[in-house]
Amino acid sequence: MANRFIEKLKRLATLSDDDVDALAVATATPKTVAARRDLIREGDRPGPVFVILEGWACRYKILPNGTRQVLAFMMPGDCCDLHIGLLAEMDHSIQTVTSALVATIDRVEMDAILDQRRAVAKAMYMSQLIDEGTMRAWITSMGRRASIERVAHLMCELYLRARNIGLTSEPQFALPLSQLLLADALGMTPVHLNRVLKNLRLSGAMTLQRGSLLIIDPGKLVQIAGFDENYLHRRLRAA
Amino acid sequence: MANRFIEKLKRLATLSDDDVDALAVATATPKTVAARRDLIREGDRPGPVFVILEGWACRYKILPNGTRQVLAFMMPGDCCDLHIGLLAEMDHSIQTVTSALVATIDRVEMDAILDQRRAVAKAMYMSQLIDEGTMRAWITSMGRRASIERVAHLMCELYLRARNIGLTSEPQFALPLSQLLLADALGMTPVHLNRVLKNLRLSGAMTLQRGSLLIIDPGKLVQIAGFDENYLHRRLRAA
DNA sequence: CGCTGGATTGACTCGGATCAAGTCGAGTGG
DNA sequence: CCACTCGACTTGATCCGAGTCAATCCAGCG
Repeated sequence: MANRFIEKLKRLATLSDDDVDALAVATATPKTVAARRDLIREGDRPGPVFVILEGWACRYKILPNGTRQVLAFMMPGDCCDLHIGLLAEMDHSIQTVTSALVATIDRVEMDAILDQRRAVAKAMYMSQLIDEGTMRAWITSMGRRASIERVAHLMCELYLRARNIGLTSEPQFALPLSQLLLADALGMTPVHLNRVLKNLRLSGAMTLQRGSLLIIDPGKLVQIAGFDENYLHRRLRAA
Repeated sequence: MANRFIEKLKRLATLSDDDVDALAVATATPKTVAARRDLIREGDRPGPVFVILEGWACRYKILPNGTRQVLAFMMPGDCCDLHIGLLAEMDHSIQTVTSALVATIDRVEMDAILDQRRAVAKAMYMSQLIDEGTMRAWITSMGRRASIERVAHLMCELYLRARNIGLTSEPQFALPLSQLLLADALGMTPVHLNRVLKNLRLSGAMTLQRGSLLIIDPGKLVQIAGFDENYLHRRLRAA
């Protein structure tokens, strides 16, 4: 199977064969990690950059009162901050959601790649900018969108991201996220999320069942969400 | 007056005299911008990197229904994304809050600095990582903190950031943010924010009046907020 | 087959939004 | 110097979306 990280970067910049080779070498020895394993925890000293090649992961924080906030979902091809090694300690944790194939790129190798391979560096920086845009979209959702809008918005985002990387081309795709996890990402209770999902099902926009998202009426879902995909930056800047 | 951008970067990495000179040249011709002026709008093609030398600004998004979500506050020394020029269009807007002194660094010059001045690049990347950590803290606040906790948390953050850059050393400092602006940042209504501020005043933790934040009982404020400053990454990584 | 963890539903409560009046303070101009 | 205005702040009354608590329900599985 193709390396999803490389595929993703190729979509963001024109990479030479050498660039691709270098990336292939850097991610040549990924490890399989079981579901629900922390890759790194808040407070840990950052180590290598993590790259998710297969499976799902999430960033999260635990609050003093024990509640959890999921900060981002990582799907195949996603990686964590490039310069993470500059910081003294992590301000959040990263955990696998499903079992996953995870490559690591140590700091020295990462710096060398960013230094010597301009096209790769460009693609990686774009990827990071898109992740930041996604965080801003999440802040906006949490702050100003009603719960049904928030849920619809996240589903639009996940669907588009999955489609971008070729995880699906159907209106249906595998979304192995429990309602509990989604609730922690959306800042609501699992009970309420369940009711919202029911509403979305009844409205004929989408259904999320048994780990599979089926978008029935894309127009309606987008309209409910007030979704504008510009923050995913799929249109690239002309050269 | 010292250049607050340079001062900030010096706190994040050891800069040579040459580095400082280069930064001074890059920010040598700042412009004064009146309060409430957009520096750039969502949908615009990104231009140069903005650096706030004096005054306050904010990032924000406007939703389809007309409401506004403030995404971040920028204070003296802060700048926007280094690689912003890679994207085709902005996913948010940036506006001055007060009248401000704003320098711009064009893309070519920025790339040259990042390329040739490793220490400066390091400091800038750290600064960007801290901004990302701040976004994650905001997501966490919006998702999982009650309104009084959220307000207290933001006040802790702004106070610490202001203190970091020497805007204040007193428990009191100038915070020229209207309740309306703060409400848009905190994802609540101005009416409710007003009541929360009253509660905080009555509880003896802090008062925010006439553009000035006075922290009366720091311990109590931190306790209300459940504030953990680790995300501001003030402890730097040992070399 | 019973166990277990997620999903679902109902009843009730409450935090924060909404709607609607003021109040206060800094300018502005007569 | 005072009336006028305008924007920001404050307060009260009421409503509703989402949380809480507590039962099930259900599918996968040892």
